[in-house]
Amino acid sequence: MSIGARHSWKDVRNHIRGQILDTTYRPGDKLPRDEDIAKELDCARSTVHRAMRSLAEDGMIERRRKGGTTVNPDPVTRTTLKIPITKIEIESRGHEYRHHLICAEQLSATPSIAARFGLVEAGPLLKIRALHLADGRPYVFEDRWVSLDTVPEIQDVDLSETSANEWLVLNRPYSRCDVQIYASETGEDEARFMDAKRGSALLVLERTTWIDDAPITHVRAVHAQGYRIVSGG
Amino acid sequence: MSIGARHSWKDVRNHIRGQILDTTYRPGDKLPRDEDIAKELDCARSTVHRAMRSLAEDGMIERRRKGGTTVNPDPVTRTTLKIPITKIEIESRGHEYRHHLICAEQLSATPSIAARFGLVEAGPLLKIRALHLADGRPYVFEDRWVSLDTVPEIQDVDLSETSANEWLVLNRPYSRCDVQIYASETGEDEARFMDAKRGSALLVLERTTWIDDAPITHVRAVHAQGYRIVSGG
DNA sequence: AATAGCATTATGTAGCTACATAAAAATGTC
DNA sequence: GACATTTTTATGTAGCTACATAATGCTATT
Repeated sequence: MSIGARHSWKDVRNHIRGQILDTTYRPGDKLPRDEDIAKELDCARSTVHRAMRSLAEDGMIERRRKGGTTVNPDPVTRTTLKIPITKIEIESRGHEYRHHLICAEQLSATPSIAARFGLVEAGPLLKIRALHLADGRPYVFEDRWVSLDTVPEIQDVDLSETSANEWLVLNRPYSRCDVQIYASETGEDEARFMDAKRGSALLVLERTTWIDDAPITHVRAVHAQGYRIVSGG
Repeated sequence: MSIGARHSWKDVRNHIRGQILDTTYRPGDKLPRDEDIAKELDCARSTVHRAMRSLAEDGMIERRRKGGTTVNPDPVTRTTLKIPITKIEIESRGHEYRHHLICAEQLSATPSIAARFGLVEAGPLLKIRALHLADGRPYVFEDRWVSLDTVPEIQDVDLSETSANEWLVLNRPYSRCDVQIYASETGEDEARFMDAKRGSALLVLERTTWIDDAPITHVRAVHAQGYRIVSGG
């Protein structure tokens, strides 16, 4: 099935993607080794490799050393969400940003937070509650725990001036980030802080970040009514 | 600032990421050309290129031919969401899947749907309402429009047997997917179909997909109470 | 038959050359 | 000075070699 001059890795990717979509290879099937595909399409193995890596990133195939390449048995839609710093998000929408620190206190970890961090026992934590305001109206209410073992410097930050959100994103790289998204009815706290009537539906975004295996922070960010996460892929 | 034996592209990536995070390079700044970085770190340009591509995919830097590499002026957290086929999601949680077609009828496009598709006027559409059940309980209620210009074959599919969700994901590749996520109070329809009490908070996922510039489908998927999107990245 | 160790092998990475491409910068023309 | 054209240049891709790494599966040993 040699196609003559087939050069670009994108062509190779499209060719293989086409074969998966037209069921030449079905979910769970094993693809030929890169080298054989390269020979068949008359290109270098590195070109096939580049194409394969792209397909793997899209979740269409799975690759394992020695194990070879298989078509992902459960096709999924992958989309990348961009989670901006709240301050920048608000300002880019043309609103005036303000930030209000509700409380910040040092506590020892509860079992539930330790579990979120994947640890049996977590060290001392800074618990922060804060409100982000857009043109003076509540925009996001955040409930945050920061690991003081991993990020001791945050104790020197004036959190009423710079939000923990902003400081952490700018100063603490993470190697892993877990996200959960769900809808929540307005509870007592949210009703109080967010000016929302009880019972209305709010979008909640929970994030936990680690650097290597050390936990950095866990946030529960409750967004104002009508908030939408938008991802253009 | 030569570091001796610095080999892996991951090391190079971490090194540059570190420089961005410790404000050696600030948002908006221009990084040196790949070749100079390679010389400085004593590695090949291809290794720097590999590292740079990874950072660009993470959204940390922006690269332009001839323009060079700049640190992204607005740092964002990127995370990839996996949206599975509902049937597979339910079955992988150990529940029995069932699907119930509520209605499927051919309609002409409303202005709002045409706008979603990015068109002035969309062609004929198939409007589908369906319910996905897990162990007999409502799991997702979907409200879908399918472009019959782009996907005429769907008219021959028995949608009470195979859900449009499943058929489309398996048979229609897309080149672009927009996603919106928000929380919604239970409305009249949802209360009826989802067995949810009015006023409770439900998570809604809206997806629009295109192949090239041709619209495929737009869905509004209302998820049962307590549903969470989970992304482990 | 179970297990530990070793050989095999498919993908992953590092390094190199050469050329393609896009966009900025410099140059020429009116 | 304004605009079109050419040059320059930084990133992008294709191809090659060599070696690294991780699984698999075979083999020897108990």
